[in-house]
Amino acid sequence: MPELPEVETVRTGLAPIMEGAHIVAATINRPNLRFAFPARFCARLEGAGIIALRRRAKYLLIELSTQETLIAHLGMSGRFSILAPGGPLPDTNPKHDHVEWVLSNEHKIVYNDPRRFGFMDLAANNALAQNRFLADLGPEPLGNGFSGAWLREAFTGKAQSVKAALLDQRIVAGLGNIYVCEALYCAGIRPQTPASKISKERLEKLSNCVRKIIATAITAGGSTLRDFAATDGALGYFQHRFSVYGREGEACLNKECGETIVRLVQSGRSSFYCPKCQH
DNA sequence: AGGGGGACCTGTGCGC
DNA sequence: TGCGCACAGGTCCCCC
Repeated sequence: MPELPEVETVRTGLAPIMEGAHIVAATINRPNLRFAFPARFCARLEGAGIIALRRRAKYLLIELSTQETLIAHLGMSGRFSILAPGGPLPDTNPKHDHVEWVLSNEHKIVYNDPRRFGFMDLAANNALAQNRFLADLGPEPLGNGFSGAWLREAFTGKAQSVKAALLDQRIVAGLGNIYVCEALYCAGIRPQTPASKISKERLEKLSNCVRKIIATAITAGGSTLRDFAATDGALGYFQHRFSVYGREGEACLNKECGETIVRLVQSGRSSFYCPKCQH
């Protein structure tokens, strides 16, 4: 489910409820998600004040008053819900509720994750950059470090396909399968193209497309979040129209094109592209 | 050392 | 209706 824009949507949904509150009680309903919870996980959270919610790539970062930061990744199917006192319950299956936090403002935060590909960690604030999940991440797509010039440097000598290279979190942090497909359509580049064989001009265009796609998706998530949260408190899902992702066999959206969107499998994952508009 | 493929999980939707 | 299979928005880790 979550790529960078979805995690950002979750962050903006949780922040007004969580920031400034304390964690009164923390519960885990199993010893692990994808990985084991860190030692004394609940004890280290209980009593902590929540200073700020941030995001790095697809990671949600919750800065605590204890000089530690909680690092959370939603994997493929992770969802956070806000339960207001007397409010509606989330539509997620409660048997996959793995983590629960009761806040000082009487709201409850529940983490639900059927596939358990998500994970959580705790790191000292002054060692956050060295955390094993965060240390090797590349630039944020909307940050200053990401540009056509950066892609050129990162792609030099890469025999890998541009699809695989853009999914590499060390090259650009936060893109997933959907937005890579969308960005490559925007840039008119086929996903199979070896990364090193793309011209400077096209890499400039590609970097602009990545920024545009991500920025647009964040805006869409932010605008529909309130409606969704109002009904059941679950954050992170939103309907977003994609140009190629999931559109195999449908018409290319470029009116003058007339071609049909194709799906191919690259290293076990689906890529969608227009064979006429992308080369 | 870079890169491909398997492993980790459950749920859903489809064809037979 | 039931069964088996393919597939799902991610990441780590092993092996070549």
